[in-house]
Order: sequence, then C-alpha cells, then structure tokens
Amino acid sequence: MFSKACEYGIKATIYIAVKSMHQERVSLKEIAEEVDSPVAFTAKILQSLARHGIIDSQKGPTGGFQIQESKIDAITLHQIVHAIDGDNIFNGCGLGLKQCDASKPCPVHDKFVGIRDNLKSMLHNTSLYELATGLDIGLTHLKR
Amino acid sequence: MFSKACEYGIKATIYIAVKSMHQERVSLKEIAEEVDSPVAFTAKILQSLARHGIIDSQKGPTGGFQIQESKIDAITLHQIVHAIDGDNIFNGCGLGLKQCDASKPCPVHDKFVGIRDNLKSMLHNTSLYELATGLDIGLTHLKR
DNA sequence: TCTATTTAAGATAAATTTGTCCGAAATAAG
DNA sequence: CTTATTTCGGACAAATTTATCTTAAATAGA
Ligand code: FES
Ligand code: FES
Repeated sequence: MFSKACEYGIKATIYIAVKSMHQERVSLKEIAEEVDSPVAFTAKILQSLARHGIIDSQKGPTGGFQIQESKIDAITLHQIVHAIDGDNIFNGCGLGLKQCDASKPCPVHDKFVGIRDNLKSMLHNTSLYELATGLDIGLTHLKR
Repeated sequence: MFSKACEYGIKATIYIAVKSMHQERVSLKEIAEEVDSPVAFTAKILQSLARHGIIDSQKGPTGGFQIQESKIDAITLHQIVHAIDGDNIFNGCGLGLKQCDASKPCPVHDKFVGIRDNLKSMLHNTSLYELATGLDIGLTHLKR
C-alpha cells in the first residue's frame, strides 16, 4: 500500500510530534530506535520531510528534529504520504493505465475510485495531532 | 497499490476471459499486445496464474490461454490479486508492523482497517465475469 | 578557538521487482 | 517422423527501492 519510506516517515513524524508536544527535540538515533527503522535511511526520509516543511531540523549538539506545536494540529496524514510517495496513489489508475479518466475507464475504474477516494479522505481527515495523542497515552504502538 | 505483475495479471485475465466467452483460445503474444505489457514478463505471470488454477494453458500450435467458461463467473478479483501479490495487502499493517492486531494497534490501525476491509470486500465481490463483460461491450478499456 | 555532536548531502551498495533470453517440452499438422 | 509453433522453466539483466557509508556543514559548549 505505502512504500517502506512512507511507513517509516509516518511513524517517525508521529514520534517527533509526541516529543514536540512535550517541548522536546529528538535525535535521529532515538527516532530510528523507537520507530524500528534503519538509521541512515530514516535520515534521508527526515531530510525530505524537512525540505517539505513538515518537520524542522537542527544541527549540532542538542540538535535533532521537532515540529512546531502550532502546526501539529494542522498536519494531515495526506501531507506526509504525499510528500514521500507522491500523488500516484491518490489519482493513478488501479491497473496502471497512464491516465485514470472516467471517460475511458479501465475495467476496475468504477469499483476502484470508491476505494481510492475513501483512502484519500481518510488521510485528509486524519491529523497528526490525533495520531500523536493516541501514541502518547499508550493507546497505540510503533513497534511490534 | 498493486504490483506491476498484478496489474498485468488482472488485465490479462480479463482479456482471456472475454475471448473464452467467445470460445476462443488466445496466445501470449496477442495478450501482451492487447494488454500493453512486456511479453516475457507476462508469460511468467500467466504461468503462475495457470499453476494457481485460475487459467488454463495449452502448448503447441493452436495453443494459448483460456478460462473454462463455467468458472469465469466464480473467479473473483480477490483470487487473482491473492495469487499474484499474496495476502499482505489484505491483512498486513498499514505502517508495516510485523503483525496487525487490534490488541496492540499501530497509530493508524482503526482508520486503516476500514479502508483495507473495503478493498477486500470490493475484490471479493467483483467477478471476472462482470469485468470481462464490461470490456467486451466496449464500456471499459485495457490500454490508454 | 577548539572539540564533540548532530544533521545534510552525495556516492555507493544490497535487495527486490521488473523485464529479457534461451533451450526444453508439448503438440498440431504435413 | 519431421517441422513449426507455442508454452514452460530457469538463468540472466536492468531498473527501482531500500539501505549504508563517508565527508561536509552547522552549532553548542568547554
Ligand atoms: S482508469 Fe483505471 S482506475 Fe480509473
Ligand atoms: S496494526 Fe497497523 S494497521 Fe493494524
């Protein structure tokens, strides 16, 4: 469904959000540890998220990653997924046709569009805040 | 969403079904042409579908692929996807945790399970027959 | 200023997926 | 039986994704 990069990116962002809500900056090493992801690969993903303006990064001792508390509420899963995996999952044809278009639909178009739109609106309606809160109060987990 | 192999496999199966409904066997070459897929790769996928008992193959001159007409109605998209992509998409965690389990859910579990179940039931409820019919009467297309 | 620490960036490598090639096996037809 | 045609099977190759390594840049603190 999502790429590994996206899975790691989502988990990392949620973890950073939890820490940010407690006014703590967090290091790459800690993130990779808590998220169960390869350190250097995670670094790449976080760099990309930083360039997309979703997270902030700070170099040097006491450096690390954080998210402005005021933004946590406004960031959606959609933004994260879009930043990492692009928009093919949101607009692409389920059978890989170059263009998904109801005027020349593939055999699964009608059935597929519903699922795709479901996913899209779920991601749009899910805020980083609620995901981080669930994790913070121990309702959900990042490893298993 | 689906792998390339799965996309090709679905399109090929639908095309074979259309031909089979007209009592015609169809060659690999024709399938790859009509489905816009690489010939040799398509051969691999069709071999796999044949081993899974979803399609029949026949070697030699006048050989090719076909589907028993009586089965077309009973074959579902789910069977095809499951044969090629396995069941990770149906049961796997959206964030890649080793096990998706409501008793130790990942942050997106509750939201994700709905989407995943939607997809699953859509694939279960979509028969090869209806997809092939749509294509046969020119309502849908395999290339673009 | 110097050092230690942490992220940035680019090159490189490993793993997986996608795609190709070629000889073998089956089989229809002359 | 021989030949032409078609799928089968395994090895091989290319492309993409995932993961690592190394050096540079920033920066906090001694
Ligand atoms: S054309 Fe294939 S999903 Fe729309
Ligand atoms: S645990 Fe992640 S989707 Fe169920």
